[in-house]
Amino acid sequence: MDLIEEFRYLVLAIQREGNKLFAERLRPLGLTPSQAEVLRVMSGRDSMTLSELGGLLVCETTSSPSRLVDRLVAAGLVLREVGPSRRSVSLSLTALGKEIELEVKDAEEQLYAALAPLLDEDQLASTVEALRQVAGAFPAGRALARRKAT
Amino acid sequence: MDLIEEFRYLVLAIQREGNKLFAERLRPLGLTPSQAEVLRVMSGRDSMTLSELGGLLVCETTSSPSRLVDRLVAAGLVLREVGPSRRSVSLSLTALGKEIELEVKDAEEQLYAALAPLLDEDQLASTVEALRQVAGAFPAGRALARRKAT
DNA sequence: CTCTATTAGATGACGTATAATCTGTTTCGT
DNA sequence: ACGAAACAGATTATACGTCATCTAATAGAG
Repeated sequence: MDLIEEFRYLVLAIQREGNKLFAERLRPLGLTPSQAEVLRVMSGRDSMTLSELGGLLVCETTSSPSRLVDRLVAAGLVLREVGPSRRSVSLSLTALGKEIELEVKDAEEQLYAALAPLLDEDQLASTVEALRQVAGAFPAGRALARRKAT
Repeated sequence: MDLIEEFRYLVLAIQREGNKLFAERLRPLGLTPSQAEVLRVMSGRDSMTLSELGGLLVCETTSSPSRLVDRLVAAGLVLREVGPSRRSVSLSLTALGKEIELEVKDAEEQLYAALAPLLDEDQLASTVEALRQVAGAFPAGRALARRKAT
């Protein structure tokens, strides 16, 4: 098996298993990992449009994340209002949304605490560096860079 | 942003974008990346049960991949027969399935050729080593190890 | 041999991912 | 001001992934 083929499958395996671990920790909150990403991205910003949000998400990279947001609105975590220009939408976290976001942050930290022992610091640093190089070639990677910038 | 948090999102971004690239190349074949993985795993084995197949897949880690296989059967790429013990299923590639598998292999190689320039050899080797360590802690990673063994 | 526990696989339900198409708004060239 | 193109978002359709539950078959304990 080719090294780069193995790379691809390792990335897939780690993504899946990490997601599963995270989903378990989120279950008590009634949230999925994608929904959690939305809350985390929205925290600390007072309002944004659907396409701004889309530009910062790594999950759901196509078009606008309408449906993802729909469920958060239905759950009372996000407020959706017509924006200044009537064709755009203004999204913000509700009070409940802000509370839950803190618990999401907590669940994330638990996940990271579970993953951290698997790599020593040097390995992690050089691996992240390499992955950044790969991701930088693609839109989703740039979404991540945008997120770090703000 | 934490290094390990960035690690998680990089893995997600790379998985998504790699999948998208692969999906584009598979579209002319009428296959999805998951279906392609099934064909690749089945090639070179004359027959296997659903749960054996499940144990070698990195996508679809839960239960048995009945539905994934359903579509391949419907497309005439996989033959599904009742196995020796009537409750088990024997799966094998049809002649058409074997042909298409070759084209899948080709599409994969094109994908790898597109990804290869993004990392130099040393980086790739040490990154794969690190990812192996992480994946080894989980079932999906072990599926991969099983696959390399055979 | 019988009954129970395990097992292989199928199925229903839910929420993503993704592409494609549609609708209504704004913007801009003329 | 008018009409076309660009744009924000919604919607439809298909195929995953995941969990939970169901059915039927086999293996084992007694």
